[in-house]
Amino acid sequence: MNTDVSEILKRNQLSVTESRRRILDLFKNNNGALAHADIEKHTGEQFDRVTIYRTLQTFVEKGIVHTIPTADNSVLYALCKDDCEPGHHHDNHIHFICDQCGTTYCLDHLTIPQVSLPHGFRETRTDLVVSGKCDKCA
Amino acid sequence: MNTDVSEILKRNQLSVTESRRRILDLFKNNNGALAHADIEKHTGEQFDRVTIYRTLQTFVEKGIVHTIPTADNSVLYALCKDDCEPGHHHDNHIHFICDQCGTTYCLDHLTIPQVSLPHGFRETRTDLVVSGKCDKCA
DNA sequence: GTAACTGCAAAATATTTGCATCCTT
DNA sequence: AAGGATGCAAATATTTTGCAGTTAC
Repeated sequence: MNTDVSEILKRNQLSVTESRRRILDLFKNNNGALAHADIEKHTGEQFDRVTIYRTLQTFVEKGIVHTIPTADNSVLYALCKDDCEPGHHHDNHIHFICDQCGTTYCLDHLTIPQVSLPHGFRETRTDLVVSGKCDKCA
Repeated sequence: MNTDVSEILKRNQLSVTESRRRILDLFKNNNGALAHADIEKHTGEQFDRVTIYRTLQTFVEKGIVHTIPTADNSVLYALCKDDCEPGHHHDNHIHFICDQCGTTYCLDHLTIPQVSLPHGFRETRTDLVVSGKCDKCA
């Protein structure tokens, strides 16, 4: 599992450091999204706040994780699917955010329907975020 | 036009003050979304930053404007359609954000397709945000 | 006149940057 | 050994809160 995580880092030309392994592990063991604060908490404040910012930013740049736009404009991160590349994300799945427990689900199996835009508009990215109550909270 | 705006405020049990009229006017004359900074700029720094925060918050609570989740997690606000009520928004239209010029369009005529969620999940709000280049920038 | 709204000051949060030190390769 | 990554300090930026003065009704 750690190997797994290290692989991902190496594949992206990133040196394998503890913070990166730990944070990436978190995402792996969490089929959902994490906020900066979640990461701080789950790593037991082991890493500097700044390190987490920089790690997340690096991961986003490399296409390892992506941000999720939320209705309350908090910043969430989630693991990318395999077909993401640096600078080019393909996370066309739907995100579900539970208003009650705050958990964010990546609904990988649901794909975002094609949107027919007005003439002249070119799409590069589409986000579909559903809010409500999840099965545990409903 | 000002009457128009005042009407909306009265209908929502808000006293008609200059800041509220000016800010609501901005939205009326701008079929797009505005960020906090846009409002500051367009009102010529006439109003305190805090007043703008509070005005926007009030508008959101009353269902006059709604926030738009964006891929870069900046905070955007746009006018609600008529069928919005306090605490219950129905802005099921698609938003388009131009990466180039930064303009946000409310594509009112396009409605968000129904999403069939996993068993037990209940939807209360859905946001569909498309990013790319608008017709002017493409 | 009273309740609601605004502006100012300041606190609380969140994010970014510079730099010296430490770790990975 | 060299380059990159981290931690700390501090600079910025963003948002919230308290309170006194002002305005709308």
